[in-house]
Amino acid sequence: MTAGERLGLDIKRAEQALMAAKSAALKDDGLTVAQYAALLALSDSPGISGAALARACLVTPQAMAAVLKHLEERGLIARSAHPYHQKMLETRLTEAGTETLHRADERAVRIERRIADALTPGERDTLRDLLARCVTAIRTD
Amino acid sequence: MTAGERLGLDIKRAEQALMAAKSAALKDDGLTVAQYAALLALSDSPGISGAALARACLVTPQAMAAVLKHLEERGLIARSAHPYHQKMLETRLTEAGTETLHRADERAVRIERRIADALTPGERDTLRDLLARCVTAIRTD
DNA sequence: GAATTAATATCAAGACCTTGATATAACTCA
DNA sequence: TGAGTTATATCAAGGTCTTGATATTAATTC
Repeated sequence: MTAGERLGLDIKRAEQALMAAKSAALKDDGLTVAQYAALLALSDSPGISGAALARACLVTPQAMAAVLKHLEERGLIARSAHPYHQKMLETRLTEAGTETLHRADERAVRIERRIADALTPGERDTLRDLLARCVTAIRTD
Repeated sequence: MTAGERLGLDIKRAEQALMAAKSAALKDDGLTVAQYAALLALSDSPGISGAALARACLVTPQAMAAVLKHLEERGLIARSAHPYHQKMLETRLTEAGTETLHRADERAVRIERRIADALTPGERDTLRDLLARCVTAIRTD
């Protein structure tokens, strides 16, 4: 199988370009891509647990714990014990976190906008469909 | 911009599925995806420098240096001074490295095969084209 | 020939991700 | 009620990647 036939390389290249662009865009706000993703998920689900947040961001709970530690140190999130589940920690955006997220999201959306504008609506649907079928194929043993 | 409109998430999801599958496939050979990628590039360009290898794998020279350190410790590659350029280190696969790469590549190709088989030839071309246009759009400031 | 520029290698610090292991709390069900 | 399962949080180790900084060598330019 030649390198040219391996679609994995094309997927990886696209993802790397995306990460590089987002990293650069978020740097001014002092956020990493992982931190931005966590803040974005938190704004959608206030009070979510660390484990659930990890699932939403497709990483392990341990990886998310490290991200949350940094965000808490910077005062962008606040964690408090769940009223009933003593083991659970509820996480919420602080005011500073909400503001930082809005600023960061503006920059991040510009990149998504560039992608969306480069494709027609039909092409966007096609790309999404093809990628979804790739994921299914990859996960099929 | 809603989450559903952001194609970046679809690209990221596909890349994550790919990395997870490849990591699992390579684990039996004791290789990480980064190590496999380095060995594969080395088999294409014997004697290449660390910096050039880093460019081929789309990572920084420092990241590649760490990967090469591990591969050298395991005896899968050998590094030697370039005859003219004293600063350069030529890197080559050892016999063990070649064997390990062949075993690993067999497993990795199975995943690429699954992706290719899930799409028609026309769809593969379409996907590659759409991803390439995304990369161009992402990099356009 | 001398100074500048480019390329290579490497040290260091910071962030993220993984797997593996552990402890505790909550839920389930027999 | 009590045992087993599930969910959560967290510690630890290994690997990768980044940026920033430094030293040395090669190539270029004047």
